[in-house]
Amino acid sequence: MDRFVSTFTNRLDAKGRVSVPAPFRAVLERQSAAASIYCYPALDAPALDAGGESLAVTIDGLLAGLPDYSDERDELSVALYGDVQLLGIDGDGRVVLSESLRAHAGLESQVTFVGLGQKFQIWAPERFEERRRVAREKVRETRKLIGIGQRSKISGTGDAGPDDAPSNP
Amino acid sequence: MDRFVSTFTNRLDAKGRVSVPAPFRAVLERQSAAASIYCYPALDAPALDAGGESLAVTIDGLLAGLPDYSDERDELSVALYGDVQLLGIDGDGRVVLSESLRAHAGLESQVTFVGLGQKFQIWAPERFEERRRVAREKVRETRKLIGIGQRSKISGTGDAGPDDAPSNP
DNA sequence: CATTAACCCATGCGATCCCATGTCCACCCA
DNA sequence: TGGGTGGACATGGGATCGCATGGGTTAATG
Repeated sequence: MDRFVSTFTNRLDAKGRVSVPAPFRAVLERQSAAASIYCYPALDAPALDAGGESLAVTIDGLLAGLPDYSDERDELSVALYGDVQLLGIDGDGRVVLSESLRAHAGLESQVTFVGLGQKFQIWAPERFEERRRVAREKVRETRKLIGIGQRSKISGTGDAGPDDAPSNP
Repeated sequence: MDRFVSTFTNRLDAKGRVSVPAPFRAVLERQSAAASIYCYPALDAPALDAGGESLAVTIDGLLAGLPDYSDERDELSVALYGDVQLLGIDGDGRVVLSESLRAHAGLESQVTFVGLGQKFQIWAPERFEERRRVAREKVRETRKLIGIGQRSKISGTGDAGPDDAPSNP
């Protein structure tokens, strides 16, 4: 599939290296032979946004909508491209997260990769857990509006089961 | 007949593997040659929602309506893509259910596949039985209300009467 | 010369593949 | 009609491969 799906938690070693989940790597490689990752601090969350070629293209597309040499375009360019780092994937499928990136996301010994379709995010596991809770709650609220989950009107057993911890699938 | 229908109960082995019912497999294969299952914890039931390519397309469609880089989109993405796991079907028609998925649905030694048309669900047999029992009862109750005229429990004792009470905690 | 980044190798665990067994059902043939 | 036979499917176990991870060695950098 050409989308980033699912979440994976990997270990960040003493050198600042972390393995990119193999399924994500596969997606990246399909986008471009020289698989590398465009990575930048998320604008409004303690996390990192990341993606491959297609993400860069999307950003280009956003900017293309604005007139050349406009203030908006300049600002947006800086906001989107200014902090981007191009991370190279080594022979073992790992990347090095720079100090500044680690700081923004508050990464310690473990990092969680979260698939978001066209891009993915990198979180500290604890922080992501909170984020996930909020996101799920929001979906429960909006679900009726968009009509996914077509839950029968007959309520289930009522128990929602134990909420899973952030870990590898 | 590209629909998931009927229910099947199969065994979950020590490795976390379970055979996908052959009829379901057939539907999946018709949707995409590389038959794999998109699976995620149901939002309000101790069960797993699952489907094939067409389910993924549905998700894409939902997100396509939202602008790039909007908060709504990010939130939905997390809940929809982040929780989804892509299960590969092996040569023998089996999938591996990860620990987190098993936990959410409370799966032990057996799992029940429940066809729901476009998608299907995976339940622990006892829990599904319970859900089905409640469903039947609700229907019966509704019939009574319609047929006899409301036999309300708003009466003084607050007791539900001779009928066995729904075991919903 | 010290420090950091890129490369290579080793290892253990889990996932994936492959084969073997058992069971049920449809079909065939005497 | 009844016994035999083959196929589809579920299931169990062993073998193998890939992936994540840790450590060490060499090449760039200031």
